[in-house]
Amino acid sequence: MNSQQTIRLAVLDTDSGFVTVLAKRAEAAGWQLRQSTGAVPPQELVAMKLNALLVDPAVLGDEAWNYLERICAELPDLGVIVCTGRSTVAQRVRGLRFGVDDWITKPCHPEEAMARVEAVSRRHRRGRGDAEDGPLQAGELEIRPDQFQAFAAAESLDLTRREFELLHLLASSKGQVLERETIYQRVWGYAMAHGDRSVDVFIRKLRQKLEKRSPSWSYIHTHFGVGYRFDPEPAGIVAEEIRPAAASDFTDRSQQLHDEVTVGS
Amino acid sequence: MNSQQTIRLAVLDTDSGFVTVLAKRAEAAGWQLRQSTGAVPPQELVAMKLNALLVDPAVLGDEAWNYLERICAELPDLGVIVCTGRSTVAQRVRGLRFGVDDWITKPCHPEEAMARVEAVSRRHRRGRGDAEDGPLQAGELEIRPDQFQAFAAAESLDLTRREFELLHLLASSKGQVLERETIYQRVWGYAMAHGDRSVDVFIRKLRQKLEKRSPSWSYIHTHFGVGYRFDPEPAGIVAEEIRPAAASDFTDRSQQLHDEVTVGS
DNA sequence: CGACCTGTGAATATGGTGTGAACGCAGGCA
DNA sequence: TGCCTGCGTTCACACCATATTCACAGGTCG
Repeated sequence: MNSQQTIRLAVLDTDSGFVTVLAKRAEAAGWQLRQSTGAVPPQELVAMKLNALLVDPAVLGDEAWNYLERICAELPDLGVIVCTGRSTVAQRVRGLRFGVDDWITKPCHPEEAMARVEAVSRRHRRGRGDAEDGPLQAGELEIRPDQFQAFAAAESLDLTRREFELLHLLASSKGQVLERETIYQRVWGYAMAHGDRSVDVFIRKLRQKLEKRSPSWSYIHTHFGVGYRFDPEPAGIVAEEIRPAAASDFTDRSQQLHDEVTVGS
Repeated sequence: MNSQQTIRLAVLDTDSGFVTVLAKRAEAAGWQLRQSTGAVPPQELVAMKLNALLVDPAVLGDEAWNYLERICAELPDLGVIVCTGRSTVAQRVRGLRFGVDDWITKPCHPEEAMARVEAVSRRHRRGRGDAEDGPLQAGELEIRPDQFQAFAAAESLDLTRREFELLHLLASSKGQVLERETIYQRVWGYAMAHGDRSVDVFIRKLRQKLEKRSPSWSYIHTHFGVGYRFDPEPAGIVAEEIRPAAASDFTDRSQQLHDEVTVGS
């Protein structure tokens, strides 16, 4: 199994003895380790592409609870392990409830701390990973994760990285409606701010590029009030199949076209 | 989001005091709980569709390590929490390394045990794409939460999000009468204002769309002065059974239909 | 029969989505 | 260094799907 994959861990702690011992062992195990002795803004944590965060709330001061809760809410894919001296059952329960993944009590053996980090990362990885990326085929498209590109008729769509990752995500859940929040979470790596339209904008760019290289297919379908669904469909078919010869039907043509693409959610 | 989904947990322990306390709290929290005082074959665990397994290795005897390792290897989607009296660091590390998700030391507060089970389940669930609940089948209908849609004879009903959620709620309490206030509360997320007719209007829209795609069934029944009940019934039965061949009977057809559907409170 | 509840269609309000363009940031290049 | 370019983000506006409200007709109950 892939449990031996390297782990990227950040440690927020001032207990230099504990940290240096941990660092030594982590290095021996081939982990990537970052250290800090104070709160790190969520954005930076994102940039580090961490698997897990090991934090002693003592270094966070008064804002400890707020900070932890914020991290857990904004970075649901980050494993959070609290490692603290004394704590009450109520505190631990509260933390675990709002998103902390494990809560270790000091003094603790560094080996156990590492094992718990590993357990959290494993559990965490099992979910999103698994879908090892081979090339995907869909309609006229070929999506090649090894190139970060998609092709139609051997021509590249010239996708940017974000565009590619969005397309890749959608295509690997073919037929399933993905909510905007989910999409944002998985592609951008952190929680979507209320009112953010980035997903919509990228969907539009994707549609443009898809249309340009593969005009006779429609790939991305809008589910009003929900999100988007990837499902390659040859164009043209729609008018025949969804609107089967209703003589009395003189509704506006553009309306029909929209129906074919926008599916009430 | 849906972190409050019910958790299905199995407990393998002989400490009846601990287990009964836990059971009480679990029930209060709406969890599904199974208990056993000995090893349970992996196959049965699968059949229980568990989120997590809480186990004291003491009940497993000599085979404890083998059993645990086997469970972790064969059911990687099952959260495994060990809860034991005394243990060495080496034991904990070994367990956590080969797949145990958390290791609690007794005596422990049942609330903390539950919080840890919750944390493990949450982490575990996040991966599987939010673990939507499975498709529902009712009459000619198929209700698919992953698509936010219902289908009859492979044709979409074109439900909007609200319509879908209303139908989903009703269908998942099949046979039960739901009061308007309850419905509103669950679908809209807040309390219904006095005199609000939204539920009625949406029921009508649902009935229309159901009728359109599945005319020979009636699904939603009115309970006067109370609310609505979802119960798929083949139509036509009524005409034959309730109104058996009365030649003189020319009462309005819609009236008959309503009779069949409206049940006095 | 009268009070109240529900069904129904239409009008209106709300809010989600498509779209073009402007902005800001970073990396490449002269 | 300063310009240029590509990319991601944000904004404003138009358009339309959906949600809510309203008025009235019909049905139900005591």
